Amino acid sequence: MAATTAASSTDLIRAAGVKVTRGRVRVLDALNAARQPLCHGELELQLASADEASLDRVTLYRILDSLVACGLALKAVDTRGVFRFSAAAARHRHVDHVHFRCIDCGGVFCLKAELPPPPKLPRGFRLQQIDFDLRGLCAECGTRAA
Amino acid sequence: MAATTAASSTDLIRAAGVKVTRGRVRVLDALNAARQPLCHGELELQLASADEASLDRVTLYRILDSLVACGLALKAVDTRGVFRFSAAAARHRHVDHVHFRCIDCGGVFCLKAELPPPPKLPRGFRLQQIDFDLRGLCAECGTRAA
DNA sequence: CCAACAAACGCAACAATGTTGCATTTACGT
DNA sequence: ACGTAAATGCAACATTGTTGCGTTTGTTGG
Repeated sequence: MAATTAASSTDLIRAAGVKVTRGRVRVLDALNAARQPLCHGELELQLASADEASLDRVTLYRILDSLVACGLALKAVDTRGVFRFSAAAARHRHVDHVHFRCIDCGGVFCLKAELPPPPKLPRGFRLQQIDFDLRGLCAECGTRAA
Repeated sequence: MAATTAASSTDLIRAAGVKVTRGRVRVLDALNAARQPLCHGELELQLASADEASLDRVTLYRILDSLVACGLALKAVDTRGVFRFSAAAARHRHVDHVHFRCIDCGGVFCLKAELPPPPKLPRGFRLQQIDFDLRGLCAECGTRAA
C-alpha cells in the first residue's frame, strides 16, 4: 500500500512536469494521507519521525511551494495566521469552480456548483478572475467545536 | 470633526470598562476612519506620521488585543497570514457584498451587486461568510497598462 | 485636590514562521 | 555515462507576534 501511494505520487509529480525527488514524493504522500491540511511544522515532525533522513526546513518550504505552483497542493491560512497545505485532487482544475474554505483547519473543499455570472463592473475595469469562496466550518471542525 | 470622533472613541472605550488612554483613542480613531481592516504595520505607520509621539510596537499590539478583548475591534487573518483589525462599530457588513480587487494596485472596490445564492454544502458544513471576489485591473491601472 | 493602586506603557529580549544567497548534489534528457 | 538545469542543504536574515519587568499613568476613594 505504501508502494501504491508512492507510485501514485510519483506519477502525479512527473505528470506535473517537475522533477521527481524523494522529498516531493514523501511530502505529497504525507499530504494525501492527512485528513486535515498540515502546516510546515507538522509536516516536518511527521517526516522526521519516519525512517528516512529528515528534510531540511527550507527544502520543505520550497517543496511545498513547488507543489502549490504546479497545482498538486493547495495553500491556505488558518486562524492563527499559519500556512496550511493540502493535496489537491489531481483530476480537478481549481479554476472556475466554487470553493469552501474552513476557517478553522484551513482546508479547501471543491464544491460541485456552477460559478455565478459576474455582475456589471464600473467603466474601465477589466475582469480576469472570479473567486467564489464560501467560508465557515467543515464537518469535522464543526463537530469538534460543538 | 476630529473632536467628535475622539469623543466618540473615548466614550466607547470608557463604556467598555477599560482605561481611556491616548493610545487606545488614537488606535480606535484610526480603525474607525479606515475603510479596510488594517494590519499592525499600517497602523504603526499611520500613527507615526501623525503629529503626536509614535506608539511603541508592543504597546500597539497590546492595545489591539485589548480592543478586541473588550469587543471594540475585530481581528482577522488575511491571505498572507497577517492579522488585520477593524473597528467593531464600523463593521458595515463587508461580508455580504461583492468586491473587485485590483491585482496591480491592490485596491479593493465594493460593487453594488447582489450576492449570488450559495450552493448546497456537504453534510455538516456550516457556512459563515461568502466571498465573491472579482480580480483584475481597475480603471486606473488598466489605463496605465495600455 | 491628593494619594494609592491597578492598569497600561516602553524597552529589551525572545519566539515562531517564512525567505534569500550560495555552494553542492541530484534528476533526467541526450 | 555525461552535461545541465533543477533541487537540496546550510547559514543568515526578515517579518510578525509575544513575554518579562521596571516605570508611568488613569482612575477611584478619601
